[in-house]
Amino acid sequence: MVAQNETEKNNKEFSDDCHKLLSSVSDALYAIGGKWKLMIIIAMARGNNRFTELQRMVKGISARVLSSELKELEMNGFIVKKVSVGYPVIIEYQLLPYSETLEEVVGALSRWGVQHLEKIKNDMSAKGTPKP
Amino acid sequence: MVAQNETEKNNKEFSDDCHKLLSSVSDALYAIGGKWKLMIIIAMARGNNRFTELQRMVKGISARVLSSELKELEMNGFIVKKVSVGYPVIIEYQLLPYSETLEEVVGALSRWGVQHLEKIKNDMSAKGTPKP
DNA sequence: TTATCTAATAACCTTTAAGTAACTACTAAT
DNA sequence: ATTAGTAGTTACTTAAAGGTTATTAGATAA
Repeated sequence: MVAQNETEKNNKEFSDDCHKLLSSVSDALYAIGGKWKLMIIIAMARGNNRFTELQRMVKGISARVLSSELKELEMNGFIVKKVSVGYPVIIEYQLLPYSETLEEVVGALSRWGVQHLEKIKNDMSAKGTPKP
Repeated sequence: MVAQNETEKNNKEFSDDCHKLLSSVSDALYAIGGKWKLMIIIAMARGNNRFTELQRMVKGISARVLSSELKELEMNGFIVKKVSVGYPVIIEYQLLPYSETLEEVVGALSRWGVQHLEKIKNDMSAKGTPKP
């Protein structure tokens, strides 16, 4: 009975742990999930601060989507829009310090992406090479 | 002129770098992006191996979506489906070693998720407290 | 016997994400 | 005067993701 109770207690703790992990990952995905947000932040961290630069760097994004993603990123405190009222009017987006907190996530994702591409290549050449 | 060329060269290298980073992150998001894939892998890593267990643990997922995500995860080499033909028939999904390569990504995302929730709470209490 | 559990699948529907194309308004160059 | 670039917005459309309900088929419990 004691052993059984211990087991149940451990199971419960284990599943509480799991719930916590799941909800924190889900929170993260809610804020930075989707196809474009991280990509835009990456491009901005590499010095692309203007609308057209971003559109050129982030391949496949349309003006409409870029515009709405920039708005969301601004609302969530990752970037600011700066309008220099001089002449000509220059509109720049700038990363706020908060976006630096994403470095670890971006690093992990890009390392995994590189290794995943390698794996896929290997899988394909293994399958694509018929035995002699 | 030399200085100008140097600058251009540096810019080009910088933007090549950026393209590499963007494409590796995009590869990663293609494989493990979306609302559910990481969540299912997390739940399985914590000992949830059966369909109904997963449905209970991963809150909000429907049977239809769970079923199709499991198929995709199997196709991409993250999990296997094991059918024990005995009695009663028990169907279990198991993580393959490849899914362990995601540990760093999951860790980074969950840490970021935790700190992001904290930040949102702080932001809200700062706004929600009118000055006396 | 009726109801419930497991592990799905199919048909159908809604929501969200994203793409396309056209347009504005201003500047700058040809 | 025309063309092109910048920074978008609006309206329309399509594609992808996800939800709901019903059904299967065997087992188990009340």
